[in-house]
Amino acid sequence: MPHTLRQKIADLVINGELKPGDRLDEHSLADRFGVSRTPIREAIRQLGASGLIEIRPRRSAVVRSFDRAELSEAFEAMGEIEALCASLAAVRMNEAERLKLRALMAASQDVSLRNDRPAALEMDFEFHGLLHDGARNRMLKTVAEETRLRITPYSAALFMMEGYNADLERPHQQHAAIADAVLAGQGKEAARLMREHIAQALISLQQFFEDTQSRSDAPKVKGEVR
Amino acid sequence: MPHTLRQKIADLVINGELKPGDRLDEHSLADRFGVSRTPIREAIRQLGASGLIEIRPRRSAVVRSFDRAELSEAFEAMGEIEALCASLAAVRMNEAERLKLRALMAASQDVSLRNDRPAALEMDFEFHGLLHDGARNRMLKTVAEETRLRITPYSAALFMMEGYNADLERPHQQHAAIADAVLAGQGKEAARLMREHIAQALISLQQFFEDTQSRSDAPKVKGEVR
DNA sequence: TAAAGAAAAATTGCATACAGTTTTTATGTT
DNA sequence: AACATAAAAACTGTATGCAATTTTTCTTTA
Repeated sequence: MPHTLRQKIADLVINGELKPGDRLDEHSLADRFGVSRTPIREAIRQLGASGLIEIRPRRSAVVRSFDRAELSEAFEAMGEIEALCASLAAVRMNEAERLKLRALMAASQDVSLRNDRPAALEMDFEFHGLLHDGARNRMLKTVAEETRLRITPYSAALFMMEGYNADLERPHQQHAAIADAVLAGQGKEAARLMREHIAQALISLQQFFEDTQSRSDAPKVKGEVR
Repeated sequence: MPHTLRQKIADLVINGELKPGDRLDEHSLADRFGVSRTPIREAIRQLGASGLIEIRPRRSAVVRSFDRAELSEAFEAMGEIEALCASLAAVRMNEAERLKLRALMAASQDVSLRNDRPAALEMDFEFHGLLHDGARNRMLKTVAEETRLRITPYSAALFMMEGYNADLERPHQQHAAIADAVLAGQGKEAARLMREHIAQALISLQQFFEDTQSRSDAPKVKGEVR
């Protein structure tokens, strides 16, 4: 998989080097990746269309930021989309995929006990990816992944911030319950648990931002949550 | 609303001048819109990211085409997304929006009786747009509109082809039933009717393609349905 | 010291040019 | 006439340059 320029720039956002509100300077990016501004601009436009960054005429593109209301709307939408994936996956996943899911849950338990946050983030990604594939619907998979991509900076924060989401146990248990329902072919129940899981994630995130923002010393990092 | 280049090119697809599988020649488009290739390329990349067209390295971009399976997956996904919009709109629309919906349904009945297909296509667009707004969720609205955009060439065909979807009465009646449920605040029922409505649309579309493709004289227009 | 305005620097938007591929047309062979 | 091959044309990918706009810095004034 030869990392495209588009992916390289997206990675800057995904790994947190660029945060919501940060500007994307075409010249710096061009220097950094050893190309001219032309392909950089094309990549930025693509990321703009996928909603990861915001394009403003005549002004630098910035990493997209969500205010409180938008964040809660995004999570509501994502909750429903992921719930749909889960309910379809419960009925449509094949044996190989079910085996993979079981293996992932075992590995994930291990990781959550060791409190390995980067690994947990990775497994969260894989867990949802398995359900996106298991739903056997390419359009739905595209939609689900785009939605996740858009809120990437926020969901990553959720996993990485020590103290919030104090241990990784609860999200892991939620995943485990969802996996059980999926493997048992109980679509309705899987969907219900998924909605709950995503709703919980939003609450943790809101909690986190409330705490970090109310500290008046914090220099109100631009773009965090407006 | 100063039509952007991106919108101008999208319009070529939406109004049917460019069909699925057709190539987008950068030079011709540049000449046509009186600009250089640079902004054309940027617009094409954006449309590629939104999924209306397909970008192939070193080869011309083409209007995206769906095979049978992809089309049915797209409609399944769209059905669920639209159903979600409808069920939320039933609970969240305000009085002004409900009035607009009632007005639209009256106008739509008129149009369907006169068998005015272009107008019916327009009203279909507005009907779903009202529900997207009524759901009070910007992320969901974005997702719903992107999904609709992707299958635009196919849903437009559905409305325009005489003989198929023989009269406009049935889709109008379906819209009316959905609107009634929404206005009565019955989200579950609105969702159910919406799913049915979209499923019907897929069936009509498949019917249409089956008939047009089985005629062996038809030169197998590239990109229609593979 | 703070605010307002002007000058300088930085940055985006777009046209153009050219190298490298792909596509089309022309040519030759069985 | 059909197929394979070669030459020509067309097209995409990217670098570069310049005009227009935005952002930053510097200067002036209250």
